Formats: sequence, structure tokens, C-alpha cells
Amino acid sequence: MRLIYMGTPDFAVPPMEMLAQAGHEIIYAVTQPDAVRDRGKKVKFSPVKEKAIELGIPVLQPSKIRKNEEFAQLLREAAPDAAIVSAYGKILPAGILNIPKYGCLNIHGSLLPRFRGAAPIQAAIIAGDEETGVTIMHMDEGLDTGDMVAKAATPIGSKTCEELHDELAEMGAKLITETLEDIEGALRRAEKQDDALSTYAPMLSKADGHIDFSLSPEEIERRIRAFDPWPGSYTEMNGKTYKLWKAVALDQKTDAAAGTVVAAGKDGLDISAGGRILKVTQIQAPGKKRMETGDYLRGNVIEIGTVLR
RNA sequence: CGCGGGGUGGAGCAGUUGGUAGCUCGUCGGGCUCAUAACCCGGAGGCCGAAGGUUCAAGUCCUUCCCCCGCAA
Repeated sequence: MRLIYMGTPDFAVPPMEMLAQAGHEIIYAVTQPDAVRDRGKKVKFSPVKEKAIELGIPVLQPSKIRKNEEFAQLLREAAPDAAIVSAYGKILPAGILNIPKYGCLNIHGSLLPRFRGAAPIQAAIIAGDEETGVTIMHMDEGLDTGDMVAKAATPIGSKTCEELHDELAEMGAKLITETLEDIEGALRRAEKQDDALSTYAPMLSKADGHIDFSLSPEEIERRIRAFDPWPGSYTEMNGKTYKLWKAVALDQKTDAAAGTVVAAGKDGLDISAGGRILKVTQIQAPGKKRMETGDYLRGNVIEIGTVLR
């Protein structure tokens, strides 16, 4: 089929690659404009752009798509059968959605209608759900409200966001490729979302990573996993910011104030949280790499009674 | 050229005003012990990120480069 592919981050790379491999003709890869980012303030291409260049696919990077006649015209001239959208970063207006023959299909990282929005993978982990997955939907003008065309699920277990992300990206690639094998049948079987069951997963910010030790150890542990690798769960200790990357919730109760270090040993750092203990096993000091708490304590001292905030 | 921290035995850290490297842990051997992540004794293991330079002498000063990381985006 003749496809337009719209996506930006790593999550959107595997599907584009698999579709290209499956023999589809990707007329354009549409992605967000290059941005200044990273250390050194370098101009970085989006992962989708990098891959598109590698695959020899022409790249479009409109800064806005609403009321952008030039962009719309290019799409019309491409005469696509469908547009595949995955974490593109902008909501598409009706004028664009209607251009492809079969409309636009979106790959979303959750089991819709649960977790519509920008951070579905993280939200599923934080919520403590047993499983999550990917959903292919036939896009409409709303935010992740289109009819559902296909779904695949996977258990969350103790996976981090990064692990789930990579897994779901692959699942999404497979699912969209399969869907396109019989797109007419898939669209015929499309199922409406039950709005009553919908939840929203807002975009994360750096501040979301700040650890609130009044939460239960279990909740904090889930957030640590959800925010790995970004934005990272951090806390302030003795005036410096530390990131916590691995922890386990213990049943053991404590009277110590929330955030107090009650024990520091080779097996971890025990911190009071929500009346019980959160044992931190992997930590990162500023300017340092992630390391096991035991390793960190070999060359650094954390005194019992230190309070994290 | 956005700001900043760092690269030292397997791991984490020290290393003073430059004078041939130290701590904690691990590891190996031995001892003590009912026993132990305990304790005691002993040993192995380091081209101090790379390349130049200054110097009688550099981990420690200067230059260039490589790599890792935090902030900010």
C-alpha cells in the first residue's frame, strides 16, 4: 500500500521499519521539526527522521499542520491508501484525517479506552495494572478516541517503563503490519470505545519524578519503574539530588518520619515511606552513573537518620 | 562553542603546597568459632582514560583528544 508514516520518538521507529520491510511504499515520513537538545546544545533529528533517512524515505517536518495548505497539498498529491500515526506529537485535524483512502490508523501504547493521552505506558505502571498493551485505532478528531481496530496485551509484572516501551513498540509494529494485510476487514470489525471506561494519561514533566515519601512503598516502587528512564525518580539528600532506580517495598512497619533513612547496608538503603519501609537497591548520585546501593556505600557514607525530601 | 561533575587494582571512593599510590568491599590462603554478611593474620591484583608538554621528579601543573554522567533543552 501507499502509506504516509507519522511519528517522532523511538516508539514509532519499529513500526515504520517493519512496514517498509513488509513491502509497503512509504511516500513520506512526517515527524517533528529538528530541535536543539542534549548536552552541547546540538541539533538532533528525531529517531523517526534518522530511520527514515536510513531507509531512504523522504521526510516532512511541518512546524504546524493545522491550516497548513502546503502540507495538506503534498499529502493529497501523494494519494496515500492510509496514514499510520504513532506518537507523532500533534493532533491531526479533520482536513488531514480525510486525505488517505482508508483514513489514519494510530498505534497507541495502552489498552484503550484506558490511558488515552501522552504517557500511557507510564500511567499503566503507576496504576498498578496487571497488564497493558497496544491498540490500533481508526483516528478521529478527538485525542485517542477513535474506533479500535486491533489490540494486543502483555503482562506488566516488574517491568520498567523502558522495558515495556521497547516491548510495546515491537508489538505495535507487528500489529499494524498484520492489520494492513486486511485493512478493509479490520475497519469493518472496528469497535467503538466505551467513553465511560476511559482514563487519561497526561504528559509527564520533570517534577513528576520527585518522590513523595508519604506514599506507600508499593506506590513509590511503581513510580520508580514508570519513570525509568525518564524523568527518573529523585529526592534530595544533604542538599544534593539523587535518583533512585530500583527498590522493593517491605511489609515491615516503622515509626520514623517519612523519608528517614532507617538502615543502610550492603543489601540496600531502607527508607521510611507511608509508615513502612522502601528498600532502595539502586541509586544514582549527581554526576555519577547508576549503581547498586551497596556499591555506593563502599565509598560514601549515608548516616542513619538522614532525611530525604 | 548553554552550565557543571567525573574517568585511580574486580566494585565504590581517598590522594595534601608535584617526589614513584591508599581506604572500604570483594577475591585467594591460613587461623579462631557450635556458628556467621563476624573477628584475626597473610597474599594476589593498578601501563592512575589516551597522546603530547613542563620538570631532577606528575595521579597531582599545561595542551589536545576519547568516554561516562547531572542540569538545562
